[in-house]
Amino acid sequence: MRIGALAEQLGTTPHAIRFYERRGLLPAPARSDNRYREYSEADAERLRLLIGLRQLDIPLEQAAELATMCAAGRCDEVSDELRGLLTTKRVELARRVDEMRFLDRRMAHLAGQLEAGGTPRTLINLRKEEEHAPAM
Amino acid sequence: MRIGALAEQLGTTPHAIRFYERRGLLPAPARSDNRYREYSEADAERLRLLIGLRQLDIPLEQAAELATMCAAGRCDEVSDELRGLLTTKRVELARRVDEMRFLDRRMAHLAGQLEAGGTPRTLINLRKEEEHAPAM
DNA sequence: GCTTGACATTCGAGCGGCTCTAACGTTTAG
DNA sequence: CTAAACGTTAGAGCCGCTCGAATGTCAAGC
Repeated sequence: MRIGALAEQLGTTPHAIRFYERRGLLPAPARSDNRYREYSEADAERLRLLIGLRQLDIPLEQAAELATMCAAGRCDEVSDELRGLLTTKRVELARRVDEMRFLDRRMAHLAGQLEAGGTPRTLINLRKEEEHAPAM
Repeated sequence: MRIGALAEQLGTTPHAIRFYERRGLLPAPARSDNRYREYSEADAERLRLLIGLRQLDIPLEQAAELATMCAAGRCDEVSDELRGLLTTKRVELARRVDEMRFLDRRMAHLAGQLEAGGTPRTLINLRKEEEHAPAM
């Protein structure tokens, strides 16, 4: 699998993936004769984990460390510090989900105001130029 | 109310608040004789809105624009572009909340492995039958 | 063959949004 | 009166991408 396909599958960009590689978060993948990167399913798996950890706002370096140990089956060697980090981040995540629920209510209110006082009868066209196919 | 108290109330930092002010997102607040910033409830309200919009990942500049119009009661003058932005961001938010739920399962699994002292089970074998949209 | 277009490569610069430091002034509790 | 806790400024630094330029590779169509 090449970088573009991988990026799309994981909802990121080729640039970002190369950036992870440069930073040493991702092992250098195999290359085909044309020097294109060729990603294995294992590579994809690691990147998937990394992205998950990043979504918890775990810094790149520590995400890499965590991913590496666990992939090597050496979870028992993960430092207490890192364990703690994961735990606090998970707690934070839960809090954030709650916050977002609240936020959405406020934004719904705001959006309501916009619609009410807004464009007379011509309702806002939601997908105007933006055409994001979530395929869900 | 001074900057520290405001920051704490809104879960941010004095630095960030001053940064917003420098960038023109926040009007320069009143100053007391000692040149300390004194925030009114209106100031706090605006900042609260701004922070909400930022949590939707709406760029600073556009968040400011939106906040300004709405505060001035000129919601009807908000551009369609901005309306659309708010809407797409709200949709994105909903998606993200779902993603986070899924993410949390994966991270719970990972955390479980860590706690188990490294029982080498395969990473992230969580099925992604995580597709019901629970009410927010 | 040639051309066009989508995809890949490298390197490096640029950017958004904070975050922190330094050097300093003010307020308040003991 | 002193020490801490808070405030002020200007500016540098940082993280995590993001983008651009110059170039290479490959498939499809004329």
